[in-house]
This record gives sequence, structure tokens and C-alpha cells, in this order.
Amino acid sequence: MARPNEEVEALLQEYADLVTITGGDAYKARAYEKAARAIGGHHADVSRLDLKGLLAIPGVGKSIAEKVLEYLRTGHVAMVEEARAVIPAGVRELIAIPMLGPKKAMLLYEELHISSVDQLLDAVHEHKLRDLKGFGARTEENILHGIALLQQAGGRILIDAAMDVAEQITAELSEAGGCERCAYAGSLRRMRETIGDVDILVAADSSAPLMEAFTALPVTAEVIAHGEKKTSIRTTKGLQVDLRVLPPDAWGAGLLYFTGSKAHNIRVRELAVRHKYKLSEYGLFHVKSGKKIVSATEEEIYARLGLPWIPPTLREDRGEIAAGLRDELPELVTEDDIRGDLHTHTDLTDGVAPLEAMVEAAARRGYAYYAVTDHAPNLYMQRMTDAKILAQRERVRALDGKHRRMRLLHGTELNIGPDGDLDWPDEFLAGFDLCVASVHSHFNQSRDELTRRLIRACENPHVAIIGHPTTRQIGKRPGIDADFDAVFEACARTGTALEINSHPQRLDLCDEDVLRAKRYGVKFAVSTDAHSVTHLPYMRYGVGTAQRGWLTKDDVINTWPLQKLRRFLRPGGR
DNA sequence: GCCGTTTTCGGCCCGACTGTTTTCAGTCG
Repeated sequence: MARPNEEVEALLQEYADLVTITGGDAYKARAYEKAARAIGGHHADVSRLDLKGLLAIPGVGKSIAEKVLEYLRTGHVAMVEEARAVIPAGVRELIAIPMLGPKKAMLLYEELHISSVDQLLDAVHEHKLRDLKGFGARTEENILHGIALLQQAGGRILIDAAMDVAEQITAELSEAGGCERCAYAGSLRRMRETIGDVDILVAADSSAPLMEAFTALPVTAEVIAHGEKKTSIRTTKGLQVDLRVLPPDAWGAGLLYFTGSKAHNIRVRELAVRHKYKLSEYGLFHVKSGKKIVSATEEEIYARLGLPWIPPTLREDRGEIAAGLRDELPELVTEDDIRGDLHTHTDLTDGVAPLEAMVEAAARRGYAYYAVTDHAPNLYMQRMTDAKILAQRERVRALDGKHRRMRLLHGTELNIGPDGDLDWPDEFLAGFDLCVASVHSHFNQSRDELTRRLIRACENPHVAIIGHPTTRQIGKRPGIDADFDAVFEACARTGTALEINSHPQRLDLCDEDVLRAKRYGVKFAVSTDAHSVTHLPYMRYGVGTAQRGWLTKDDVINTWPLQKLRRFLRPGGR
């Protein structure tokens, strides 16, 4: 089962969607959305809270608290069930399509009885939509584009969802009888930004008991295939998970093979052939004699081929084999190297946790420094003012020193306006320890305008970091169309770092952009953009992306000691 | 449905863009 907070969050969000689709009170829907977010981001396990504990969560009142208790007690909520009975689940899926909101989705359902993405596709192709009020040829095009975007991920899911499932299953199987080792492999181990299915490996002498344990897991909704070497299940959330049981002495070969990527495996096998070996998921063998050479660990196999162990995040056939043969693999940045988070929010703007709670959680992560960077006034919906941000600065200064080993930085996340201008004049910006600047609007400007806009932001001496540089959201929105080579060049010239935003929905810059930017000599900040304490652990995904971009500690400014970081952040210090 | 240094009612995130309209509804961030 997923974390109870997330289950409750999903339920409340679903109810909010259903209220919106049925044309219910918009403020009621918003209240449910807000409560959903607050519970999802709440630090304590909601299933352990009583009514009083639930009411203490901001945005949760008596009505919602009681529904949460009803859900935790019975597994469902009567009011949500009633709403579900009115609206088919497929209608709710429609609003996941960019450009399609609740109103249009409901109209499609009422007028054309469309209740799935497939039915919608058929209707578009038959030009049935054009006659509907508010629809036209352009709308049809946009819907097709939106569906394409949605399906571009090819049914793949975000890395955090896959990771949760994988870690839960490996923990449970590790406890099963006869399990000598258990790990997840595949694209998840390589930290790809989206995951198709999860591969779990177990080392055991006898496979049957583990296969049985696997199919009996609470998360298993359906057994797709059930064999001696491989069993596939579908989880309650529709994710496919494959379990393979390996003989313990073939662990390394299996892990190597099932971690991939396919392209990396092909390169490694080619190398094996040149050594007159044959590599399979069972081990490294002499071609002639068929005799096994090694198979127990990845290290041994790589070593026999003249390679150091190659970190999974590099196994994409992007030159890692050649670099390994020259013994020039980068010493990749790790999560342990990260000394602080440089982009986080509080409930002063759109975060759900108060400053003190965020700082407390950061301290528990063992950070040496932590930056609070709430939104600036030009993101109008956040209603930031000079007075509010200055009052926050006072609170940050007062809190600084409360945690012996962690210093606090007071910053802001500025909005890069259409012309590249920022929310506050330079004199005001000078008062911050740190300015992150990000694009939040006007995504459809021309390539030239977008490029100039980003470069102008880099050229402001107070801007130290460009936040989520492309603004893409995986499966929802493509990145902006700027000339990023020109932007990277400007970052290198002005000493402006690029963010690797660790939120699983963003991962922005992405691995390939990181690789490209690094060649310009750009520095990076791996930050979470946390809006709740539960987002702080997203750091691992940002670090994974950094590793996939071949970054070392030196490349990442938030691995640096505070003094060196402060010098970098200072205008003119770069 | 939630909330309160405008406190038990009456507000609630504001502005821009898009595509459809012919003055605006829907969607998004």
C-alpha cells in the first residue's frame, strides 16, 4: 500500500475533480484540493491521527477530517462513492489532457457520451466535436496534441511512483524465506526520468517460494504471468512489476543484464567478444570451452573486461565504456555530497508547511545550509509583498542558529518577466542571500524572445541560479523553445548556475541538457523546489539526474562548503 | 468546505492567453 497520506490525498483530489466536473461549488472543490495537498505534504502519518490531529492540519476542517476518518476506518467514503456513481472514471481521465478542463470534459460526456481517451480520439477523427459549443477545428488539434503529449511517456510513470513500489516490494521480498539478495534493476536503477515497468531481482536457490510470496503481496492486483524464472504482476495502481529469481552465484550477471540499458549491454557484450568471451545474464563464459569465468558480482565481470565498475546512471551508451577503458569515468556526485537545498517554499506562498517545519525537516536531513526561497510578487496568485518577505527574513534570521550545524539562507524565487525583467529592483535584490530566477508564464514567446529573456536574467548580477530552466512538466507540458546553447553560454559567462530541479514531475534540466550545459563550463544547483517536508527527499532524483549528466561534486554548488557557496552567490563573486 | 489582527459570515489566488466568440468562457500557472 502507498503511504496513507498519499492515498488520502488522491481520494480528496478525486473528489475535488468530481465536484468540479459536475459543476459543483468551485470553492468547495478548491477546499478539497487544498486539503489534499496539505495532507499529502503533511509530515505525520494521517492513519495515526485522531480527529484533533487531523484538524490541526491547515485546510482540514471538521467535514474533511471526518471523511478522512471514515476512509481510514472503512476503506471508502460514502460521498465519494456517490459522486463516482454519477461520473464514469474515464471522464476524470479526460481532464488530464492539457487544454481539456472539467467543463469541456463534462460537455463531451453529456453530449457525445465520451468517457475515455480512446472514445475521444475516435470522436475527433470523425469530426464530431466541431458542432459542440465552444469547440472548433483548433480545439480538435489541441486535443490531439494534448493526447499525444500525454501518451508520449508511453504509459510510463514518474520515477517516484515506481521507486515507492520497488522499495516496498524489495523490502517485503527480502523478508521472504530463501531470499539471499533482492534489488530493483532496469531503468529505475539507472534513474531514468520515467519508468515503464519495474524489474525486481532476487538471488535464491529455490524460486517457487519467492514467486508465491510475490503473487501474494498486498500490492498485487493481477498476476499476468507466473513461471519458474519470471513472474509478472500488475499492481493495484496498474504498474507492471516483473520478478526474476537468479541463482545466487549468477547475481552479478543478472543484475548487469537486467539493469541495462540495452545499448550499454550490447557494448559490453561486444567488448566480451573481443576478449573471446560470451556474456549473458548467467555469467561471463569462455567461447571455446563454454567454461564460466565470473558471474557473482558486477565488479568482477566489468574487471575481466578491463573496466572499472560503471555506475548504473551512466549505463546509457553515452561513452561510458570508452571512458571506463581509459579509466576516465567521472567521480559522480552522490546524495551524501549534497550539503543543502537551495530552492524551497513555505506556506507564506504556495508551500503547505510553515517555515519552522521546513527548517526542522531540513536539519533532520543533516544539511549544513538551507535556503528558503518563496515566490516573488509578480507571480500574482501568491500575493507576495515587500512587507511579507521582509517579515519572513526576520523570522529566518531569528531561526538561524537554532540548529547548531545548519545555517539558513534567505532567498526568493523571482519571476523572469516577458522581457527578462525581475520582480524587484537591484537594491532590493541585494538584501537577499540568494536569488533563484525562473520562468512561470508567457511560455509561447518566440525562440528569440525566450532566449533573450533567459539571458537577461543571467546577466542580472543578483541572480545566482536559473530555476527549472526549461519549465517542462513531464507528460504535461514540453519545455520552452529557447536556444539553450546560447543560454548555457551566457550562464558560463556570467557565472550563473543552472538548476536541476529534483521534483519528479520536472527533473529540469534533464540529463541530456545537463551533459550539454556542462560542456560550456556551467555550474549546477541540485534543488528540490520543495513545497512540503515530504518533498525534501526528492533530492535523490535530482542527484540521479546529475549523475546521468556525468556531474561530479565540483560541478554542483550545493556540495560546496558554505563559505565557498556564499562567495559564489555574492554579486560579482562569480 | 475552510477560515478569522476585516472572526461565525462572506470572502476565498489573480492575470493572461486561447479559441471561440462578437463580449466571453475555459484553462492554465
